[in-house]
Amino acid sequence: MKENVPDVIVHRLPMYAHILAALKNVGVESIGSRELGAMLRTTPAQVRKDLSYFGKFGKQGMGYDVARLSEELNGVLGLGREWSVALAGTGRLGRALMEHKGFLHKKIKVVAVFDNSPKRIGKKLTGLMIQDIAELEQTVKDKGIEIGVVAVPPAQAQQVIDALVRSGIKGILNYAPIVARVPKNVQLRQIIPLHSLLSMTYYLKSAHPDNNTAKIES
Amino acid sequence: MKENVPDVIVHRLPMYAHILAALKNVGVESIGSRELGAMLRTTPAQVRKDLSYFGKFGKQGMGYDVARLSEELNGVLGLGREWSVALAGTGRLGRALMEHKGFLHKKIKVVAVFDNSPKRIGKKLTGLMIQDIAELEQTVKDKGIEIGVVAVPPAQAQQVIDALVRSGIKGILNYAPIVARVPKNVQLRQIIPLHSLLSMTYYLKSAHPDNNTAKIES
DNA sequence: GCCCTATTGCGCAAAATTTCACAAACTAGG
DNA sequence: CCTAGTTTGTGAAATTTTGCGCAATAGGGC
Repeated sequence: MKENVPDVIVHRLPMYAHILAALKNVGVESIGSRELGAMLRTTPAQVRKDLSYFGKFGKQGMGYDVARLSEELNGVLGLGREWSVALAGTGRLGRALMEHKGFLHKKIKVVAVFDNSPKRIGKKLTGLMIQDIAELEQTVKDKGIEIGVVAVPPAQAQQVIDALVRSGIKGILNYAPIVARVPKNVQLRQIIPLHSLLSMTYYLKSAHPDNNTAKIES
Repeated sequence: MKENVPDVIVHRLPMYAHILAALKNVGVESIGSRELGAMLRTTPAQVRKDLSYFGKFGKQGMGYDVARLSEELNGVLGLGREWSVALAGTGRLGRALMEHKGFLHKKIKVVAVFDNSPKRIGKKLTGLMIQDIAELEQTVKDKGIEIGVVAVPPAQAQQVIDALVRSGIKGILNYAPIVARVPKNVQLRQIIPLHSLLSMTYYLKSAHPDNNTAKIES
């Protein structure tokens, strides 16, 4: 509904959509901002404020219709249509991604995979023929692929990203631990688990040993 | 050296440390907040403010000594000592993690791996014997392991996380796309690449050639 | 030793984000 | 139809985070 939705909110949307899809699957029909907030470890106020950027989905006294809200959010996230993806790199990581269910989504289809190793080119990976990475630029253009996933070694990552950019890609999900350069009009997301680990050790370093009563908070 | 460092800043630290290590490796001796900011896609002011939380590392007129700052940040991040890690799940994802260089770090060692599949238990993975996941709790306690990495299917993830928590783990890196429950005194980090993709499609859906900003995240 | 230039560290202002709190709106029950 | 009991959507306040601007200070040239 509103324009200029803050980035923080956009980054929270997939979580909302995710939870709502799960609730829908288990047959929950309606949910309030309080319960939704509890599931997402946030406050009811934030849930309502976040959702209000995109419309008025709730009913006073009743909460939100799960199926409806799930649909709406999918729409907001661009899942009203399919997105085609190119994967660069079919090493351990690339293969794990292709075969990992959590990575896939009905609306997000990997339609081409590339590698530079002669050992792998020509082989098949989950039904797709692995192409020479030299063909990446042309194939992405020809097929109108909009998203690139980079799972190549760090040393080659920027080069592959440059090729994707030249081919007119709109978004890149990069698993290589480098600070990639892309033009302003290309969306970039970095996946660097090591950074998550290090932000943990920061806190663990100085955490005083609580009496570790292994209690689950509610 | 201030207390109560905001979380946002802690989450940016690994990026600083990462870049500085890279600069040190290629022999750069000194760097200014402007250049460092440019590399990290942020402003000189933010670089200086961020670093100032932990001490006065720069010299007016000269910038920062790369080797010194790199060391200091490593210390801040808790890399002054080793951390031992337990991996749960040795499917595609778990094996990819173990064999993926980017995931490893001199100071972060995986010392035990677990799975529930009889096919895998007893086999070796990068030199470690895969143990029955039933032994997880005891082994983590015995070895004093502080960090757990969860790479099991979503349906089993919470259960494994509960076991880790009972064993007194301090931090969990979770790859399963669920909203995990942990006590407040356990650090939790979620790695859900699909969410990064969906926050991309949000912007791509309505992409004006101009209104997008590249985002860096970890 | 002193001046000139560059760049930090930091107080303060601005902007962004979260939280509060309440009128409006909806259902259920009689 | 009316009342009681909820819960939303949203201005406004509070808090957090970012950015500005400049005094302070380090090094180099002379």
